[in-house]
Amino acid sequence: MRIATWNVNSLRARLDRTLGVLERWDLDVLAIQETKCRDEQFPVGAFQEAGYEVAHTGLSQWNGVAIASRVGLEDVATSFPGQPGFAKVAKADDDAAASDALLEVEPPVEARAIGATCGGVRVWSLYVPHGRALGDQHYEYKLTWLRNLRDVARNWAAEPDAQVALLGDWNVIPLDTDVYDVADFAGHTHVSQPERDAFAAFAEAGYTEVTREHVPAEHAYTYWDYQRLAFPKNRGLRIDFGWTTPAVAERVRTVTIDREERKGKGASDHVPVILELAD
DNA sequence: ATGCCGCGACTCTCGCGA
Repeated sequence: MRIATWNVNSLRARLDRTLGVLERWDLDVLAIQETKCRDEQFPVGAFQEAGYEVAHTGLSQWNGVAIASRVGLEDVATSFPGQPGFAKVAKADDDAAASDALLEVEPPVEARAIGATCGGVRVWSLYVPHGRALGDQHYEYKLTWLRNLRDVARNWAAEPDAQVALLGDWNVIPLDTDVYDVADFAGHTHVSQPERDAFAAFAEAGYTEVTREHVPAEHAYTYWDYQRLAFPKNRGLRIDFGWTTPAVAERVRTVTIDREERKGKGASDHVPVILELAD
């Protein structure tokens, strides 16, 4: 079985490239992030014509995650238990906005996680919050989001033979060698110790990050910014990963970062990461 | 060539992203 994860940065703008990736890699399952569309805008028909079932959650032009599968798509969950929501909290000196915020009991849960059972594997497509800036409300949201996911993922891994794969855009740079120049990120998100700790905590929950296990090379990037010729200069980041339970990890034969997909007109800023699993 | 940011929308500018 071949499973991949890819942040497409707008599915509608990259539908042809997405269908091309499915065909080129002969994928059984694709976990998609940043579809940037609502459910009713999702091009379901194009996936069906290609032989895939699809599950999607998208609430607005932001976020949006999906799973496409040709090996079954069962027990779809459009969020994980305990997934926190996000809404900017108004400053105390803004009376009108502050009273509005008080009326909002629970901030809305964003479309950043979808799970489905595909060919016996519980697959999650995850788009971890960016964080925006150290100390920002969004940064605290990011840490809570990761902690809550880790807590529930520990339960999913309780059965010794549980087959769970947490795939996606983690928005964390775990190692200094996962970025072209870590000094450029000093004081910014993605490299802070709390973020790195929150990422590494999945190991304590019984998971293995299989993409590094199979692609241990330094500076093996999965993302290059659109700006400042980042790709031609190979100034990238490694932020797309797959944490799996042992029963999945032992099945992984190869992992490939599809660097070619970043080339040419109309590329996403992320590239697919493909996992080949033994039957 | 891999080339100077791209996408979506309450579009003619802004929010968001890493």
